[in-house]
Amino acid sequence: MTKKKVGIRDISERAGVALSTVSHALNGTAPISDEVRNRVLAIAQEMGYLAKRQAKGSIAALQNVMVIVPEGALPDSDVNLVSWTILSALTRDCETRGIKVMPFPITDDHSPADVAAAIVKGGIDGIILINDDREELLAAIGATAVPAVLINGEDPNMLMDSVTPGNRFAAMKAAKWLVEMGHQKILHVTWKGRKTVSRRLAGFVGGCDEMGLPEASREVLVADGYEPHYGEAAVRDWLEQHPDLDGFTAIFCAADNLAFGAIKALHAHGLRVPDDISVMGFDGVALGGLHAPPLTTISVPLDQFGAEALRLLEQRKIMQRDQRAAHRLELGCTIVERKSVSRPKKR
Amino acid sequence: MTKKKVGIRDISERAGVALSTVSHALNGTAPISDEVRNRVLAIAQEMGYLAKRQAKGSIAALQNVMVIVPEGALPDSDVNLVSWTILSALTRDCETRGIKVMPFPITDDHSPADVAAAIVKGGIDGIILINDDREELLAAIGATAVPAVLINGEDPNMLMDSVTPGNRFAAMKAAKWLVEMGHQKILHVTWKGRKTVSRRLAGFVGGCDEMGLPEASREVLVADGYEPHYGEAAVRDWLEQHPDLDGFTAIFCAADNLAFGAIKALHAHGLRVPDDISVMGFDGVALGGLHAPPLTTISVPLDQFGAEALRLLEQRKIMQRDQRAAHRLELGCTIVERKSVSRPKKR
DNA sequence: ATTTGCCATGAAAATATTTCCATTAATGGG
DNA sequence: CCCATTAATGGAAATATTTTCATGGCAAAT
Repeated sequence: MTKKKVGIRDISERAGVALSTVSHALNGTAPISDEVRNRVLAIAQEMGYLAKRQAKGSIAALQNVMVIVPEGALPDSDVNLVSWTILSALTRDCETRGIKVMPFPITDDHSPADVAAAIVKGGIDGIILINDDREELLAAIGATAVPAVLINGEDPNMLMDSVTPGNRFAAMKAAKWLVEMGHQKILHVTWKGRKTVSRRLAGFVGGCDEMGLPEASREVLVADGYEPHYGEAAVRDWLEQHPDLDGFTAIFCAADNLAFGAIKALHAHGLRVPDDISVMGFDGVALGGLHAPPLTTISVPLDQFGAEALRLLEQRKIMQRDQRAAHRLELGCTIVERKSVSRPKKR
Repeated sequence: MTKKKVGIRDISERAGVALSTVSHALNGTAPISDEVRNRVLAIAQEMGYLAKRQAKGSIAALQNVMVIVPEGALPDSDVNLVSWTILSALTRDCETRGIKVMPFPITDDHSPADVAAAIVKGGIDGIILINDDREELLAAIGATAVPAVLINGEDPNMLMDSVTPGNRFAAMKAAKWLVEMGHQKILHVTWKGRKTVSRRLAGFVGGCDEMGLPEASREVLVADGYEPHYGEAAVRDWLEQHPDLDGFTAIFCAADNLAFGAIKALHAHGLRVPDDISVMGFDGVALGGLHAPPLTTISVPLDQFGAEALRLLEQRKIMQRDQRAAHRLELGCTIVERKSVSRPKKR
């Protein structure tokens, strides 16, 4: 732990002004010339003093947070990279801030009431729910009156705060980008079951519409789940119907996992990616860069989710319950260009 | 100004513990019994110490913010209550925090370039954009590299942070609520032009679907604008087609203003609200309570938008630009039951 | 040229907060 | 039953930050 504690004094030295001047500049308690203020502010930010201040603002209102994750997402399972990525960043954040994490891996045979009971019993003062937004569960947790945040899920009743990727806009951006790149017929591979994924579908459709792509030029393929083999199976079946691709030049998958499966199916069919057809993913999970070919995808800032969730939890703790509207935060995603998407070849 | 400055000392006295104990409890720097910590925390929060801490964290990183508002929304115009409400809360927040506000009423003949020029020239360190999300404008502002937040608008490219009502979910909730109340045929009055309003439409449709309301049992009426007289005109026309309401028992308007107009048209047609037909609004503008009948509506926490926007601005100032994903914040809305909606009368 | 007054800054005093022990009480192993 | 250990807390020293007030410079007014 590099715990060099920066203080207002360090800044004053570095900026060549008096201690009090820095204080004045920072708090606006005296007229300070723009020149000096900017210098001080810049240095303060550079030295991380502003961030430290910010951090100190959030006192240890949080002692124990319970993290509820669907069982498959735990580190020892390799299936769900997304949950895993979120979770590991979250635990890191909690550690640095001295917050105790009580994991609660949830299985299908836990009734929401069980969860609620565990919460009340455990001296928990915050709940973070990852990737599980079944309505009864949300209702049960909402009823406990313990501050809670839902990560990567949808709570239509806005009973609690939530943090999700900007699914709709990101998918929209991807669709538009593919069209701009020259793709005229696009297949979207998705699956049913998560509400958040339907937002990606909505974005895809919206983006196509906005670019004037006729309905005949897009197709939505629904896989039976989000694991790679479902994507593989779905695309394999699709290829049987469209052995010559029928003009489709790009596949946009609603998850990296599906994209991996899709590519496998394409390869098995003797097609090259991206030369014969482009494939784009969604999630930006670490593995994508190591894949062959490296996967072009939408990168979701998964590592920021935990921190934002903690912030929301704190805020809610500081404000008394009903003075604060439910917050639903969407984080922007960016396109990561790697090698699995190219302009369509002229035929 | 009641400037009773609460400190850690006041808390210690009130809690009957030592100064240092409070510090330990707050910072987690020593093991403190749950009993004491909770007491301290509760008192700290009650006395507003936590909030003060929080507030101090956000130093005067912001000096001058430019607030860009479409011209019609300025206080001297009485048309757009929503913008006005947001704006007045925002200026109040800025005042208490000693932030200088530079209003920039924007008209149609301002090119985005003009705005950008004004920003660069003015020594502005933050921009708040209210109710105006034209793409060129967003692009121009994004290019200035000055932190900016969009209030009550949509930025599909996520170039900047934004704060909006949870339009989709709120409208969905309203639709479901109306159906649960017994309404079987619902008319939705909206208008085109603002992207955010289409979210309300999407929510309405989604909510109806979820409740199993067949498509024939809902109708969407598009007015030519959001001012009351447009709503009035639209409903008047509609009433000509459906002089006996054809079984419609509720009108859900995408804005309070439209609802006011709708009610006027209904009254003119000799119908009573809510006895003959229920009317629901959206916005929760202050006037609604004084209307005859008092308008049942969806209350948007308009007064919180400004504060959230300022927070986002600060955060962005503290973090260097690209380490932080774009934040899109939706605030939850609540149904305010007044007198313009009732269960449909049996006929 | 002198005065007035204000702006920007710094020195030092006043406050606020954290940190470093010391103390006490409870716990448990021998 | 004693001693070692640890959890909780307080007292006081050490730090950090804010506030008060003095001062030099500079520009406008006299």
